[in-house]
Formats: sequence, C-alpha cells, structure tokens
Amino acid sequence: MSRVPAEIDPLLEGLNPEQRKAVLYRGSALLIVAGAGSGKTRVLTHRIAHLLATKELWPSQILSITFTNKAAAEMRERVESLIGQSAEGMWIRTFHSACLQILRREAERLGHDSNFTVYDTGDTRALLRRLLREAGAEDADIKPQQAAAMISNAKNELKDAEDFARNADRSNPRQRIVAEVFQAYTQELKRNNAFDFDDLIAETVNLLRAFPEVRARYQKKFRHVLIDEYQDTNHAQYALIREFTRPLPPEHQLVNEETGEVMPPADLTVVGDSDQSIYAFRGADIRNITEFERDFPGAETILLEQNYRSTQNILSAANAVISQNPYRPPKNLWTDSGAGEKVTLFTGYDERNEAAFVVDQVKELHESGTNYRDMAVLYRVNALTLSLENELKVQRVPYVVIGGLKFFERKEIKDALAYLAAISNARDDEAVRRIINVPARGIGDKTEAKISQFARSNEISIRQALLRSQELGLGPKLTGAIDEFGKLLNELDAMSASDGPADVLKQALIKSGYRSELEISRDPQDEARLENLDALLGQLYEWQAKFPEGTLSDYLAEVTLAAAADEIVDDSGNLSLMTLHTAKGLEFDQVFMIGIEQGTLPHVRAFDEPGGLQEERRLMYVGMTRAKKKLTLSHALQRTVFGSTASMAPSSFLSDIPPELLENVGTERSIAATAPRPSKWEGAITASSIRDNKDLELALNDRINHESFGDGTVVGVTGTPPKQTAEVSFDSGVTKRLLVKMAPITKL
DNA sequence: GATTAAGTAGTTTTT
DNA sequence: CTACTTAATC
Repeated sequence: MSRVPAEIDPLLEGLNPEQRKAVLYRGSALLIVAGAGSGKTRVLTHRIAHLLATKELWPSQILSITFTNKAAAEMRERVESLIGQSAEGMWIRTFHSACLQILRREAERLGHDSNFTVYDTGDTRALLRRLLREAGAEDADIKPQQAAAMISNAKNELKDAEDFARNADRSNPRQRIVAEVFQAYTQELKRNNAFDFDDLIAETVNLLRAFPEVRARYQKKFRHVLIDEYQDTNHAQYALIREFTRPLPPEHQLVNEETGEVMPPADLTVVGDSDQSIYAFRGADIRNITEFERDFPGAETILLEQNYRSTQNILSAANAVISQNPYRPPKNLWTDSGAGEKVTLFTGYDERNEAAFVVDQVKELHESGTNYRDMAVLYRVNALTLSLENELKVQRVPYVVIGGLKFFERKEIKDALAYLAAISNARDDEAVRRIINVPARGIGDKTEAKISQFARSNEISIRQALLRSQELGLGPKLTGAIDEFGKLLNELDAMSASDGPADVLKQALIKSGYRSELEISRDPQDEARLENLDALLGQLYEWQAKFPEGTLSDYLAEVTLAAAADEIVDDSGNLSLMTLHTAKGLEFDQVFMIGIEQGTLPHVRAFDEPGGLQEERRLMYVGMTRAKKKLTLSHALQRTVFGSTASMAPSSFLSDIPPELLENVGTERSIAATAPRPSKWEGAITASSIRDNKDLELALNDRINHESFGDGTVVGVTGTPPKQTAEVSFDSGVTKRLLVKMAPITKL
C-alpha cells in the first residue's frame, strides 16, 4: 500500500499501535479480536473513515452490519463526524434490516410481493397455534413456542420444511407433527405474503444462491463488508456473509473494462470477541469466529487487549471469571488507568434487602453527583426486577426498564398494528384474523372458520372473502357485519394511497369503533390502553413527518425489527434496568449486577445444556465489563420466586474472583451458613456487622436510633417477622425502609 | 356468540 | 402470583 497522505493522519491520532494496524490493514479478510472496552467501535469507524478518505471506496460501496439499530445510528454519526460530511448511501444496518431491504426489492423472485409483512415471534406463535390445532397436535403436547423454537433452529441452519421432514424421526410423534406443521407454516407464510424473522436472513441467502445475477449485482455494489459482534452470528448469517464475499461463477464475473481484470469479491472485516458470545440459544455459532482463519485463508488477525473502559480491579475480576472457561484462546485485558475501587459484593438476606441496598447506593451516588443515566442495574432474568421496581418507586428514583414487556407487544398496540398490516398487505390473513372481531362485530370462531374455509376453497384471501359474504349462506345480520368490515378495510386501503400511515391509523381506530369502545368502557385498564394508542399515534405522526414517503409496510417492518437496546435514550436522566443480554455493547460508570446466585446466574437451565455453563460465564463476564468506574455484585440468601421462598447459594462464579479484589458488605454470617454453597466460597464472605435484632417489634410512631442515620420515628410497618420492614422518618429529614430484624437500630 | 368464572400452566436470554 | 386458556352459563 502506498504511503498514507498527510491529510488523513488525524484518523490515526490517539490510536494505539494495534488499533492503527487494524485501521490501515488492507487485504481480503481481517479479523479484529476486540476485548471488551478495547475501542472496537472507534477502530471500526476510523477504518471506514480511512477507506473513504483515501478514496478507495465510496460510501455506497460499504455494507456495515451492527447488532442493533442504535449501534448503527451511533456508527453512522461517528463516521460522519470523522469525515466531515454525510455518509448517505452507506449501508449501516442490522442483519435483519439489511436483508429486509434486499428482499423488498427482490421479493417477486421468491413469490412474494414487495409489501410483505414481517411476522414477529408473537405473530409466529399465533399462526403456529392454529396450525398445531388443525394438525390435531393437542394430545402430542407440543406448545407453539416449542414448535417455533424447532422451526427457528432449523431455519438458522438453512434447513427448510423438506429438509426437516427428511431428517425427522418418523417414529417420534412430536417430530412428525412438527415436520407436518413446518410445511403448513411455510405455505401459510407464502399465502399471507409474509416472512418471519429467520426468513429474512435465510431467504436472502436462498435468493443470492438461486440468482447469481442478483448476487453479482450486490457484489458489484458492496466492495467492503464489515460485521460487528461476529461471535454472535449464526450459520445463516455466516452463509450470507459468504454470499457477499465468495467468487462469482464465470458467466457472471465482473470485469474491469479498462484492464480486463476480474473484479474480486468484497473485502471482509469482522470484529468480535469469543468471550462475549452469549446467543448460542439463538443459534449463534462461536466457531464462526474461532475458525475464521480457516474459513478465510490468508486472513489477518489483530488482537486488541488494551481496555479503555474499566479500572484494573474490574478487569482483573472479570478476567478471573472468564479464564475458567476451557478451550479459550488466551486473552488478557489490561488498562493503564489505575486500580480504582474494589468490586463490592453485597450479601442480602432476601430480594427486598438486596433491592434496598442497591437503591440506597444509587441514591447516594446520585446525591454525590452521578447522573442516573450513568448507572445501570443488570440481571439474568426479567423476573428479578419486581422487588427492585417496588423499592425504586418507594424511594422515588426515576428508572426505565429496557426490554421486558415491550410496548409493541401490548394487546392494543398489536391490534392497531394488525389493522395497518391488514390494510398494507391484503394477503395477510393472520392480521385480518386478529382484528376480525376486534372490536366485537358478532363474528365469532365459527363464522371465522366458515370464512377461512370459503377463502381456502376459492383460493382467495380472507379480505377478498369478506367482500363475498352473501355467498357464505349466513344470516342477514352476520352477512352485513362481514361485508361492512370488508368494506372498512378497503376504504382504509384506498386512503393509504394518498394519506400517510398516521392518518390511516387514526381513521382505522375511529371507524372500526375501537376507540369508542375503549372510551365508553369503565375498566381503568382501558383508559391506559387508550393512552397507549395515543402514544402510538403520536409516535407515528412523528415518523410520518420524518419520512414523508414512508409506507405502511416500511413502518411496520421498522417497528418489528426494533431491538430492546434501541429503547435507550441517552438524555433520559433515568436509571436503566436491563438484562445482561441487552447490556451487551453498552457501558456505564456504575454497574450493579443483582441475583448472582446458583440457578439464576448460572441459570438452572444451563446446567444440562452442553456448553451452557461456559455461556453463562461469558454472560457474567459481559456484565462485569460494562462497568467503567465501579462494579457492585449482589446476591440474596433467599428469594421468593413465585409464591414460595427458596434458599439461594451464591453463584459459583463469585468464588472465581480473588478475595483481595472484593469488598464484602451485607448480611451476617449466621444466616449465610444456612445456605448451601460451594466449599471454595467458605472464607470469602467476611463476618461484617453481625447483627440480629431477635424479636424486636416496632409499631407506628415508635422512636428508634440507627447507627448511621441517627434518631427517627417509625411511620410505617409492613410484612411479618422475620421479613418485617419499617419505614422510618429520620430527624435528618430522610426516610428509609429498614429490615427490622437486621438493621443496626435500637428502640428508644 | 358473548360474558364471566374457574382452572391451569408457566417463568432464559431476543433479532 | 399472574396471565392466560379453557369451560360453563346467560
């Protein structure tokens, strides 16, 4: 490569030698092994900016795949600020949205229309539930979710219904039924002009394989492909990458007209870290990254080990945990930013005690100047937020739960979106089915079945069938209701040709009577539903203003492909609560990880899955390395899971952390001893503040003294001993919730 | 066919 | 415990 012109040197400023190498390397394949916090995004954006600045590439020749839309937006922004101009035309997208765009353009080749619907997991499950019933699978005990998982796994391996049926064990009734349902499901998707999540990838691969001329066109367009989070790619995604980077058949080869040379396929840059592979359950294949050099001969590998995010204590603790994983390529993160604070390990009596501790800490940090947005509480499973949310509400800490029960999964929102889907894609029978009797029009299951039957035997869609209601031989009332519904959809459809999606939705909600039904209702939940619909409408109006040319199907696809991490707003000023999975790729000054217990992290279900424990350990590692300044781990000795209370042993991962890196706080040892735990753990917990108030009972208006908060008055008592808590208003003005049995208090 | 009541099962992570 | 499906009644 020629010498780097002076004017682009700024792109190398502030980079360490390895990072520079990663920016400057030129060749067909490059693997950047980027440890947590090693400046991966920085390297990626500088590399792209460098390729543009040297005029090696135009923005439109770059395809950059990220894990979330938020990461994509951030990358675009950073590239633009580096090159000082718009990076328009550059594809920075998630796998799914990149494939969506390709499929929209090429849908006809696969027998779909370009306005196809994208089914999310909920839609998929609903469809499978119906198909399972029709297949008479009730007795076989297959839940829609299980069938969905089996089908999804197959698709991630690029196996279609036929492949599945071929490999299925015919003597196993479950497999036989799923094979049958898989075939029906595939047909239904086609009939409905829909793709599911997995199809977006798999069908794009099929497209590129079946039509070399299409593949040639995209290879000509994309001269450099960059993939982030490569360790989490599954086989289908890997195959997709291959289609972009493998040589074309001779008859489709691209030839440079001047030189007569054959144009090589796109260069490939992948970035990843095998220690952060946490999506095996979704088909991610860690071998994609560990065997990269074998897959792409001549590939260069660059290792980034210097961490710019965390303190040495945090890194040492994280390294200690992850180094227990076998067959792991050696890698050791380091930093020159100093040791920093020790990692705090809190032992709580129960989940409420744990929540109180975390919230107290959060409040204290906030009072001493840390913004809530720079803190996060991470957990293995969503269910762990319950007691935490309670405590946050009591203490009035502003917080947001990222992910969890998503806005777009609420009933009323799904209903509203189903109206839009039914309008935008007239073949989408599933969408029509969802709303055929919402609000109630007197069209029940029986009538719906008759309409479906009629549609099927005439090979028309349900929407078409609605308009021929008089042929169904039903009573005048029903016939009229069906006809009216069919006409309503047509009317809205016609409207969508001239008006934007927001206007269409507004009219749909009014004319269907959905709105008025909620308005009339006295159920307070319906009031909340109405508010949600208004929020959706408001958001859609904003979207419409931003994308005046945007269609219904554009909007629907964008909504279905949004990730949990996309919800995070930087300027919200809220404390963030999220799962460890959602936290991947993010960083916070202060990180709290709760529920670090055997059975929770590592999760019970990981024990009998091969490699499950290793993945759990990586999850722990990912969580720990999110922390910049301070990491706090917590576990509780007992936890009320659902109804019943169970003793919890501390996570075995905790005993991997050298005691000198930890500062133990919390519950006394006498209770800790009742919980079974690995022998290694013995001695790691210090007997801090041994305290037991025995049968101390407090009543309203009792005066008490607290070791650190001083005197105060009891203003509330809840629960029963030994889990009784007292709300105490201290003379200093602060109000705290205290565990009566444990708190360092005395009755005055 | 709709509404209400009772019963049941389910809780890992997500594009 | 709750959210949801299924069963029984109006």
